[in-house]
Amino acid sequence: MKEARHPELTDITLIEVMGALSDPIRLGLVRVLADGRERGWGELRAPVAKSTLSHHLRVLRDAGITRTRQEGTRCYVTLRHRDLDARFPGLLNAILGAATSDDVGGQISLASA
Amino acid sequence: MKEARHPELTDITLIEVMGALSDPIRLGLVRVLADGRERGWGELRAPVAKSTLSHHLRVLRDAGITRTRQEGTRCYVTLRHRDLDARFPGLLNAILGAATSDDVGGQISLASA
DNA sequence: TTCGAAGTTCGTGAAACATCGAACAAGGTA
DNA sequence: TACCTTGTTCGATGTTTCACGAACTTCGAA
Repeated sequence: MKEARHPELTDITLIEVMGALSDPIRLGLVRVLADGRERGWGELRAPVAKSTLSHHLRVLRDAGITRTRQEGTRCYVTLRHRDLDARFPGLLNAILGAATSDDVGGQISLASA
Repeated sequence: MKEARHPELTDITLIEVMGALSDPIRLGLVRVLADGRERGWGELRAPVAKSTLSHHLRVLRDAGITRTRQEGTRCYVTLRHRDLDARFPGLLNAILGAATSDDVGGQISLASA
């Protein structure tokens, strides 16, 4: 496992963010992370194969939406809420609000830890 | 030219809106329409073929983002700003703000009428 | 050192998408 | 009627995306 690349604040593009958030699974993941708490990779429950989940988390990471921290063989994911707000004020909250009202990605959850 | 289908307010989905707005050309078109004024199809200038522009306008229309009115052989396009606000409060403005600050779709313009 | 767990990467296939030019349909105009 | 303008649709092409299982890499535990 190589350490993942995270774009700088200034390298975050609107198009990439919009593209990343136009998928129900990814939007669901973001909703789960919306409380600001760091979550373990394995805690995330989505109705897709492990490799597919890895793919989606990569798209989010590459878009600058999440940050992945590695600790041993485990990964922990957080939402880059502050960064996104700095880059695109109000955008994330508007999207989260819309996603919540529509329950987009409601199938994504956390392990009943 | 058959009359275009426009989704009802309740049929507008966040995923479709996000998908439609994750393309620079479409986002540029929306920016051009953001002042609320109706624009003629032929007024819209984008660096793509006519058929491609037609395609993009269709995606926007199908997503419920724009409305196309037909008059004889011409079409006129407006942004469904009010509808979108009703459906997803604050979303369109947040996206428009972000798009403007990044000049996304800056290559789209209006004919120097 | 051997094993298992955690994620990533690879190879693949199916579907979606952006793009173009050509053909088309419908309405206006000569 | 014949022609032009306007915009849509069609068919083809190349790219991207999503999805899966299998193989791989790393690290920690036994």
